[in-house]
Amino acid sequence: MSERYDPGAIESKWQAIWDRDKLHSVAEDSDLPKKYVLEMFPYPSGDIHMGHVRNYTIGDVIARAATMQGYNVLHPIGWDAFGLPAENAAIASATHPSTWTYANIERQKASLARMGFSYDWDRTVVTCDADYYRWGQWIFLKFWERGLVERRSSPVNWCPSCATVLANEQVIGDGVCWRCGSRVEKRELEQWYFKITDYAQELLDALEDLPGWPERVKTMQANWIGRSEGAEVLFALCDERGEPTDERITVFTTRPDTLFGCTFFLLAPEHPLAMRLAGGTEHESEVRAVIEAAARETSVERSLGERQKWGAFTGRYVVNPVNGEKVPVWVSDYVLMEYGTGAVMAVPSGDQRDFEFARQYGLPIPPAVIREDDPMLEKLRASQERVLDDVDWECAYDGPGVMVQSGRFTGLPGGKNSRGVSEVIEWLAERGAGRAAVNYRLRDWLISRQRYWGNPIPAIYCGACGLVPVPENELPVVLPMDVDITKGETLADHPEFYETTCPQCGGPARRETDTMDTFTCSSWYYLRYCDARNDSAIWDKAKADYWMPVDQYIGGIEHAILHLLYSRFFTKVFRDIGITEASEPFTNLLTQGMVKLDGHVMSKSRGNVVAPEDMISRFGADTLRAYVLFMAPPDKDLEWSYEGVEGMHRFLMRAWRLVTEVCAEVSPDVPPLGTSDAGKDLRREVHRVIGKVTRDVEQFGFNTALAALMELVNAAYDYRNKVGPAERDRSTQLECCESLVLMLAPFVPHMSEELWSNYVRREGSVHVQGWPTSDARIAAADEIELAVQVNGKVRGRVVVPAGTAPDAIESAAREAVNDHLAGKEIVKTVAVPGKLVSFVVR
RNA sequence: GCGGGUGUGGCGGAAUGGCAGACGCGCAUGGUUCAGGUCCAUGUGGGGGCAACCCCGUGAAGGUUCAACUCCUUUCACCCGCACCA
Repeated sequence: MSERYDPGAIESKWQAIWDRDKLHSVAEDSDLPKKYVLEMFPYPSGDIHMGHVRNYTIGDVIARAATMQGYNVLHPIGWDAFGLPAENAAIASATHPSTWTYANIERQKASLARMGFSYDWDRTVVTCDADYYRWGQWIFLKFWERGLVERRSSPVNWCPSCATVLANEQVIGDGVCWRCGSRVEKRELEQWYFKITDYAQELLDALEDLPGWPERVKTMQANWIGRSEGAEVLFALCDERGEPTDERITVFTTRPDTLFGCTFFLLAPEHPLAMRLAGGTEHESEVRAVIEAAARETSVERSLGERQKWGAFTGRYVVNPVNGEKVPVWVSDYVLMEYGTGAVMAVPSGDQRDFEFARQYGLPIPPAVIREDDPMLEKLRASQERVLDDVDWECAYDGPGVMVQSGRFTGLPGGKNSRGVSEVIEWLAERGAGRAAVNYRLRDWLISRQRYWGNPIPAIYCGACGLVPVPENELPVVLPMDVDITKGETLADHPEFYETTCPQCGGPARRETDTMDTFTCSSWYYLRYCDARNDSAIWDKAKADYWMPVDQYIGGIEHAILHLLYSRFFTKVFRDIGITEASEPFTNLLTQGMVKLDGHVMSKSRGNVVAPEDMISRFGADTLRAYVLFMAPPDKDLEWSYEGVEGMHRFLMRAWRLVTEVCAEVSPDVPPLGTSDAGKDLRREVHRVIGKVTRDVEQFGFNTALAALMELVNAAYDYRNKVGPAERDRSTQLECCESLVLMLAPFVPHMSEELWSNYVRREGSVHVQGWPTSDARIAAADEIELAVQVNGKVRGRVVVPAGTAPDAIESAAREAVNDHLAGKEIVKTVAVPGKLVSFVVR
């Protein structure tokens, strides 16, 4: 009677019906509590891969389960469609980036539909559509109004292969381009920046308000922001004759308590002062050599491993404000222009790098902060002379200790965040020679790109007025389609694009021809989903406030800094502009693990990919979905196994057969619900599994939830093997099948729908049913098995009726381990209700 | 160097401090089948014993506890992020 499980037929049938009925469209007018479930949107770089399948399946289970549990669920999808891969593909295949991009979007859309994901397709956004990117330009203008946009010249990361600049966050690993892996070079260029550093402190502090984020991601962001507390100290520059001038050079230090140990002063090779000081002197050639060598090297090579430090004396001195000492100014390649002020005070006794430099060039190493138990302490106390060097020192000491040879501060505790630090700062501040300061590693976000396939920056250069924003009512600045990327063209090759008039004075002007970093497009798409079709505003605030923040975000760990930091920044600016109430975009974050084959991440270049489409064709989308959920917890890497896929397919067929057989059995003279022992056992198992699966889904334990469903199917077969067809309790079996199908629904939506609609209930969609509830009274066992331990080892077990008095349990337990108690004295008895009884004997 | 994470059978993986190895894969035996596959049943951490049972076992070494994969200390290996950051 029952039909074979045929995923191919079932899946396409239900996909068409769900689509026709708009089963997954949502509105903001529900009485139900909202839940916004979001997966990171794909880049349309070809077919979807297993990483997408895993990411979107996890999100789909969360979204579908939430719907059944009574939430109004927003679950949208879109495409992150601007970017270099489209240009590269266009060059390779002699097409236009838009042709390639939209074709891929259609292919991916079809694959996602085949997977049966519950998206509200009416909200789809594609970032290269003008009705999306115009709002990206609008955001740019708003940022500009708020002083968060800057155009300035500074050393930037240049990818020679991509022929564009990159943000700091896009330089990864050993200093390579995040996208193509080429070595990144340093260039001095004028570029557009978003001033994310204005939000550095809040981006750091607010991490504490994100308990739903993995610790790992928060730590990575905190490290990236890299807050250091310390002081700015002003050193007076001396003239050629060594006489102090009014010019001050500022350094940042975390250790002002070591100022008395400063014996030289360092400038980064890029520091403008370097050549100014040494130029035209006997030191010029040596200083120039250091500067030129540093310029030849990439910043990567400069920071690689243990390398010899190299420097040159400029011939000039600066005055140490705490003791008036003149210390020589050197230029060295271990000082970075991009951190702090590009100038540092060197304390060789307290900093290993300075120590090495001092040893190399024979500069003095006077102790400033030493260990309290350092034998040198006594010697220094006794000595009237300043100890300038101690040959015993093997390396610098940067731990906590006591300040020595430090004038009025001598004897104070020193070290990071010590009293010595705060007292020195206070002293400096009183004399205008310094102040407390905080320094961040985070740099401003360089957002301009010298590429065609991106969102045009809405700015105009006017000879008379300077930089002028494109007026809001002239948006969008449309990206022209007639640019021939195969000839290496960019917007700068198209006068009809860039020739314009100044919005302010009406004179001839030139449009900006750079486009924005694609990460600007992906930093606000989750807000646009809230009101995706709005053509008069970026979104309706009420709608955004209804859905935001995203309750559950799911995506790869590779975005731990880039996308997630930028999105947090955007959301905070939006809040300050007043277009959202949300302060953080993503309340809970799940970073899913990678899908690997033979221990390696699947990749086209490695040639170890398993195509989702093949798997769908062979086993069906439901099998693939359940498989990727079952093989590992969502945040762990998943090792692909073809046998594992087959195993999951077997389970689905087994579940299918169970439900169809049970529903086909017609025996009206069935005993009432769960009266036989076997029937009671099955019913108990049903309710135990409901409880287990409910908890597991809540905690994203999809692998254990599926395991519990397997146990339920196994239990149902056990029952049917034990009880003859005539005696089988049809009500209990139906309750079992109904619960099973309801719980399977988020995992294997097509099969569940087919079983629900054509076998179990024959009415309504399974996906709009309520989630089953576990009845604790039914789930409770009437008999409990307890382990009995003697001195911590299990020596026996007892079965007692539920509710047996503790005394009776204990004596039964004693009986069960009689042999082990013989001749011994029971010193202690520990009873854990429902678990075990433990005797301690002597 | 700093920060984060992971170590459990042949494999993927389970275990609010309470019977380690759920569930699945693989494997073995038997059944169904003309046969292969499918499917069904049973077994499956290591060692010892005819056996009821006993000993060992969660990277390593200590500790706390009646009881430790789980908590504490030390340590090893691997993975990830940052890094001449002053």
